[in-house]
Amino acid sequence: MGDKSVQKKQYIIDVAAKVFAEKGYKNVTMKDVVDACDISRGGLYLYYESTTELFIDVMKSQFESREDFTELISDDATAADILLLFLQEEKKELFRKKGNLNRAYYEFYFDLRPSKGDNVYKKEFDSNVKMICKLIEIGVESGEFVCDDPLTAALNIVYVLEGMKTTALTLGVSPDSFDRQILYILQSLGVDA
Amino acid sequence: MGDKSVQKKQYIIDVAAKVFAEKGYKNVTMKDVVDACDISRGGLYLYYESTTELFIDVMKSQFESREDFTELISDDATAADILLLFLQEEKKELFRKKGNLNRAYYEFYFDLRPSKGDNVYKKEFDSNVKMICKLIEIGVESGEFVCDDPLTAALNIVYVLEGMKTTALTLGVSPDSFDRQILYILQSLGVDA
Amino acid sequence: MGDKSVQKKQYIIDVAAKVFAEKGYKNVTMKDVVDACDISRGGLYLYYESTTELFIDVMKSQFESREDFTELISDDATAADILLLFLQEEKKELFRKKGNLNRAYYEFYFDLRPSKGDNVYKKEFDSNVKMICKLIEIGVESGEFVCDDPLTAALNIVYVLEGMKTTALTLGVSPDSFDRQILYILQSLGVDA
Amino acid sequence: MGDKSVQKKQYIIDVAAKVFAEKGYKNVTMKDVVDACDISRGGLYLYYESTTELFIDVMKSQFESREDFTELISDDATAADILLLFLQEEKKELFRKKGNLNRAYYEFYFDLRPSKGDNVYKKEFDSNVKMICKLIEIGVESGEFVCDDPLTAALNIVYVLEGMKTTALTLGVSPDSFDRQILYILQSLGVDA
DNA sequence: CATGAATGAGAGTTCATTCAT
DNA sequence: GATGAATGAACTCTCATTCAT
Repeated sequence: MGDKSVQKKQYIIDVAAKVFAEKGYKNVTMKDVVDACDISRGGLYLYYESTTELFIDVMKSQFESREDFTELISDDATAADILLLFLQEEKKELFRKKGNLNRAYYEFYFDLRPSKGDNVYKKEFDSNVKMICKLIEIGVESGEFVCDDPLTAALNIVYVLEGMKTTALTLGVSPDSFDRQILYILQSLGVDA
Repeated sequence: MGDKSVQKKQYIIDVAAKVFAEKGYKNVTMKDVVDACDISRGGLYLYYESTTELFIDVMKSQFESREDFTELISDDATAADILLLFLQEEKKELFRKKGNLNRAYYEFYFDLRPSKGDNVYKKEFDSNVKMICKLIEIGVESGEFVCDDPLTAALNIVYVLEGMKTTALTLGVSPDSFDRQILYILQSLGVDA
Repeated sequence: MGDKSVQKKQYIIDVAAKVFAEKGYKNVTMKDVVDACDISRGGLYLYYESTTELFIDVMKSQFESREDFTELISDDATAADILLLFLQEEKKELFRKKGNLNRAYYEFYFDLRPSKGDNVYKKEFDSNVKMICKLIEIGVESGEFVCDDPLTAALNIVYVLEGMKTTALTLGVSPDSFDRQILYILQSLGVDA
Repeated sequence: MGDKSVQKKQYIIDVAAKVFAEKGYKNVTMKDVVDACDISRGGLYLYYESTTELFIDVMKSQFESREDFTELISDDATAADILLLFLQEEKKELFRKKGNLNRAYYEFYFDLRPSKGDNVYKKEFDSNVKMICKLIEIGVESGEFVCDDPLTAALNIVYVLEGMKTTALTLGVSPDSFDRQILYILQSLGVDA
């Protein structure tokens, strides 16, 4: 597959991302993608056999562009600062215009749990947990945080975020409510806010 | 619609619940239900026009059979006891054999957010928040719990539960992990555990 | 079939007439009639096996109530007077509120041409032709009309009426236009108008 | 849609015309057309969404091939000659083997009266009226015809033709009877025949 | 007689997928 | 590589018609 093909593949991925953001995973047909990309039916099949295959590449493309918060750990910023930064980043993602891919992610993994090889979502999840866990450990050491079980606390934070993500998709969540949860999380770690 | 029809309707609801538990919401076709119920194509349409309509009744039927924990509040049980009971009930629900309807719930509300009249899921969600909030207030009063903002704390608990539900559907959650979250929640409320 | 049944049958015919007037013949299903009559599905089948059978009775019922213009021929009225009366009656029928059954008649006979025994429409058609023919003959004799071939003239009048009926159903016909045709018809018969 | 598709579309139109001629408009299903064309179920939907859409194209195709009688007006032919020619053309059309599309036209417009944009039938109707009207005016000027109100006379002729068309579909009309009407029409215009 | 639940045939429609060009 | 016409499987939905009560 030459350079031109790589470019076309990326083009398809980018357009498909918008389609999935708008309609979720299960509602998207190959036809939808064909129409959105303005290519031929057969043309899409040269690159992707199914929406599943295509969505996996969309996810990879998305997660590649995520910031690594571990790198921000330094003398300039406290653990609490970075945690706050991370949570605010998540907030921004959740409320960003034009929809995010959350719905599509959920629908995809609901369908596919006994999963194909590389579970991108799991990587992201685990890496977040690990990163937060590390932050908490650092915070505990520096006296910012109080926490017996950093791993459970980290998981707790990730679960809260997951919970807000899904609730945002079903019943709706307000930015204020999100802020109050951030505060509550920090307080639970012993931060005076 | 006579008595017999009411029975048949309930029969359909019960069979459909199993189908939805197994396949989620979006994957279920009227034909699936027809086959599972062993009735005729047209027969199902006498009772339900669409899987949407049918699923709404399945949800109603499910939520009707839920226990009301508010009623358990009494002199015999402390707030912490009841909260623990509630959380363990949720755990049981999450890990129950043959699958629960969680996946179907999510898929349904992802599709339908700007929702029709009576949002059963919202009712359940709100009633849980309210109940937990009340428990926390009682616990604070009795000195069991320490909490500035019971409503946010209650929401936090519900979000954690939601997060574990969805994660159970995507990446999996172990009973042990669930238990550790219960502990963490109680600790965050100032309970020595 | 007892008195009660006869009444019920007539009730069905009357209600069905309205349904056919509204929707034509081909668009009406047994279900439509059942719904309009507010009787049971099986109930209707006790009286009628099909919309065809039912429509035949509706037609009979309609034509029974038509006036016989031949009877009006007398010393009091000239042939031209009676012909005018007849044409005005047809006009009234065509423009009557709530729709007439014309559309249904056409759709019915289009479907059924190689016809079942008793063709009610043919009877009506022929009887009109005969009646008009007779009127013209009388008019010719009395000097009111000039006409070589009364039968062809009578047929011509009936065709014009048919043409206006169908055109009313497709493109629309105005009452004024109908009036001008009446005039033209009379002029063609040599009447100064 | 390439050249090949245009050919196929025309093929479908031609086959469908036969089907509509045979069964009328309301009795034709997409499946009937599919079977007659010997293409796949989905194949037809590539070109037409419904029998309605298809029938509209069939009509357009039919009317495109109609002769324009106005062009025949010249020194060589008298108005009466051309009118006669037109009426005989109509006769040929009515009695042509394998059925014409009249029944389908009527059924179509009965269903659709408050009509979509371009009413092909109305165009044909109006153009016929206009053409005949012009012929009569020319005939009156040349002394062939006697007529006070050419427009009404033209409409009269068109109504008679419509009447015979529908009657042909319901009760039947003989060629002789048609001829007698032609004569009557010409006599009404003052032609000695 | 009357009811209305139940059946099943059949039409409509959409898409994943293939394949000749 | 790329196109887009074509296929056929699968689903939705509606009714005429039957039949136990």
